[in-house]
Amino acid sequence: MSRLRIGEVAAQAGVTTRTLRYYQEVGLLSPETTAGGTRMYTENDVERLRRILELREAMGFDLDRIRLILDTEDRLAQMRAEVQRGVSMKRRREMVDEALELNARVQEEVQVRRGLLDGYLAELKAKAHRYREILAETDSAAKGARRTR
Amino acid sequence: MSRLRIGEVAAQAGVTTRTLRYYQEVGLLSPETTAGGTRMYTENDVERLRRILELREAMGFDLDRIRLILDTEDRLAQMRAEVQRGVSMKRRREMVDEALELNARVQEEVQVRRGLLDGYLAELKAKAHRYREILAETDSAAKGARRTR
DNA sequence: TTGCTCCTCACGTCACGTGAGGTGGC
DNA sequence: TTGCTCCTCACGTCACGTGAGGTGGC
Repeated sequence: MSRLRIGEVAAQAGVTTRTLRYYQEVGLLSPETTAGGTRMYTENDVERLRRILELREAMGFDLDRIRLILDTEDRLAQMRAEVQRGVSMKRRREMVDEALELNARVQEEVQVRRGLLDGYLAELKAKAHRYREILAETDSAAKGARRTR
Repeated sequence: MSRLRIGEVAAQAGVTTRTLRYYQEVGLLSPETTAGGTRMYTENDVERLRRILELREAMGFDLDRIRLILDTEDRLAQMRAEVQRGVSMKRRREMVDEALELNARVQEEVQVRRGLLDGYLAELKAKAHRYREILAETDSAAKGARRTR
């Protein structure tokens, strides 16, 4: 029930109001507006934003890709809501299959990214190790061979 | 000794020639050029490009951030080459300390990214699990309670 | 000469950043 | 009325994409 204004949502999410307006412009978010034109965000809007930013920050997807992922899940959720009123079993299987396939593809991409990240982390640690060796050398050279604590 | 032309480097690295020219324009790469104006990339250039792309793809850093990281390490490498001809111990310690500090900050950011990625992966797996449950329901509903294989 | 790759403009695009100038509810 | 937040243009920026039109070595 509690609706938030754009500034509150932006501050909470750590983005600017410009970003929220842009996401609306490209159809990623659809907040309602008051008579005066002020955007009002529901909890659903805020949760959708959280997922958009997760995809953007963790995976670096572009907004078209994010829209595809969210839309696929939205259609599935809508189907589940309508499941009572005759959605054919065949159609239902198709949609879930589609969602599962997209999910599997994205999981693979996440794994690739994890691999890249772990590779880079290993490089960083190797480099830090070498730096500490240089420091040790520098110390012993400065103090002479004896009397190192 | 074997120098590569821009097209060969781009194909090998999986980027366009435009990207390589742009990196030169902003000072991230400095290939030599032949009399005719053709860019020639040494193994060092190619290795530097690999590191640029690693930072970009794994971490999503912008080019200014990437330049800062590469420059810090370049200065350190240059210092090591000059270490014979009187670089003071104090200056040496300062530079290595600086490199170690930057390294530690970047390591922290990598860990944050790993956390984001793992969180998203967990979400994906939970979602896939739910999808498979829906499929199982759909199957048993389609076939009736008995005679499921 | 014909192909292929190279070159330099230079405008286009995506995802916003950043004012300018103005309106609306406590 | 004063503040604060909201609004809509609209131009700027970063990291390239994408032709246009032309040159250079096997």
